[in-house]
Amino acid sequence: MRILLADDHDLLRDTLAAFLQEKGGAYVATAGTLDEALQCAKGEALFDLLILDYNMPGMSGLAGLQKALDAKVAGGVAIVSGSAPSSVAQEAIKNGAIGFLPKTMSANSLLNAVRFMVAGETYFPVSLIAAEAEAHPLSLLLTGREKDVLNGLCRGLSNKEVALELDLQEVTIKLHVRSLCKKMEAKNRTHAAMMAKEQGLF
Amino acid sequence: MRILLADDHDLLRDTLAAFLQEKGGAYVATAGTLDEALQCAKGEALFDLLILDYNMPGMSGLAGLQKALDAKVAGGVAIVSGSAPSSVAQEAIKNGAIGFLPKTMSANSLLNAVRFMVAGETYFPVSLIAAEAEAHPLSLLLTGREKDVLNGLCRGLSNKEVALELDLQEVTIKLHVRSLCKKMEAKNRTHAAMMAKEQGLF
DNA sequence: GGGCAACCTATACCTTTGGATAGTTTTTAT
DNA sequence: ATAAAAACTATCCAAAGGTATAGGTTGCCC
Repeated sequence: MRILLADDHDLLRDTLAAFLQEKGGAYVATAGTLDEALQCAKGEALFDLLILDYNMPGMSGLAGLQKALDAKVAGGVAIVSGSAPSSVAQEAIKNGAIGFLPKTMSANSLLNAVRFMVAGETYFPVSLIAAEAEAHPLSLLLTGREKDVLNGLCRGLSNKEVALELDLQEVTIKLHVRSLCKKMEAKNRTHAAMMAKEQGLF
Repeated sequence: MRILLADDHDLLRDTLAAFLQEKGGAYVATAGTLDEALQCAKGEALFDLLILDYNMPGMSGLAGLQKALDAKVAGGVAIVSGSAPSSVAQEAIKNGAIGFLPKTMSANSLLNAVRFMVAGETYFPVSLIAAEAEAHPLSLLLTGREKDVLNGLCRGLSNKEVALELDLQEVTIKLHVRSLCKKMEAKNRTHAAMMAKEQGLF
């Protein structure tokens, strides 16, 4: 197995690389940024797997994933993240990643997942599928429109601006703000926005 | 060296434990929560060092640190975190921790830091002191009072409530809100609160 | 077709914020 | 000692937000 591991957390990168080498018998190259990873791969033979940290210099969300896929430096690209919501995991798979690795998984599970992916399969953690339902109670609590409005609040927009964006009347936005605040038990728009942010929504 | 490592990220915990064992020749016990760690230490001889993840079930900020210190299960307690602002690191040291380990440090550096702490010294990463200046521009940009007020905004409080809490007049709060919004280039209180949250302040 | 929930609009009223201007006191730095 | 920055208070006005009440449309399930 030839693996290229890119993560800006040196500690995790070093220890994980050592683990994959010793317990997995893999050859592991490492990088601290996306560009460094792509650069490092140039002089090398094709890697079996490229593991990218979702939060890393150069990634800027899933744009970095696309960049890595275009560079064709590995048989497949997997995203690893400790904090990204499951929606990101799904998007990653949709955009061509062959796996998503939450940092909460055990080292042995990860090794198994890596072997699975190197064998040509796509790995998606069951934990995220199960968590999906209750991960963001807000997703279930709020109606579609309310989530649209809440999104606006999270960007600090005024009711008028949200109305313009959604092509609605300002009064309607007020209505939605009120009802979403009630549902979330928030004191006001600011409170609601903070709660949404805390829950990783948007 | 006898080390007790508590982190809910199984992946980091496993790999780091293996690293400290193999490269550092340490005996390492591990736990996934604070309570588990304290429990696990009961049947054991005194540890040289207890490493606690700042974001971990049971920690609830630095309250968990105090709990661990009171339990006297190790010669010293160190906090490890990947995201906590440097203010937390400073508070941790003030509250009795003998070290703060950012997850961005390399595995070898960490091993050195661990040895340093086991030898009875207190470790504080230079990177945080250097980064302090630009890590949270807000910390320098805003005055003390403005940060107090911003804190209130982040909890969704009204000007009146903040005034009550800080024992000031409502007009004064308005003044601070306006000036902090200007400095942060935020459109309004909600926007300012979101920006603060995004930068990990509070 | 009736019932229901989400969604949209409207009117009216009051509260909260935002913004400007002005002045005092305290703290900090040179 | 003096200047500068931070902090607090005050008034005034306009804009935005929060609350209540009422009614209309659409789409869906039974």
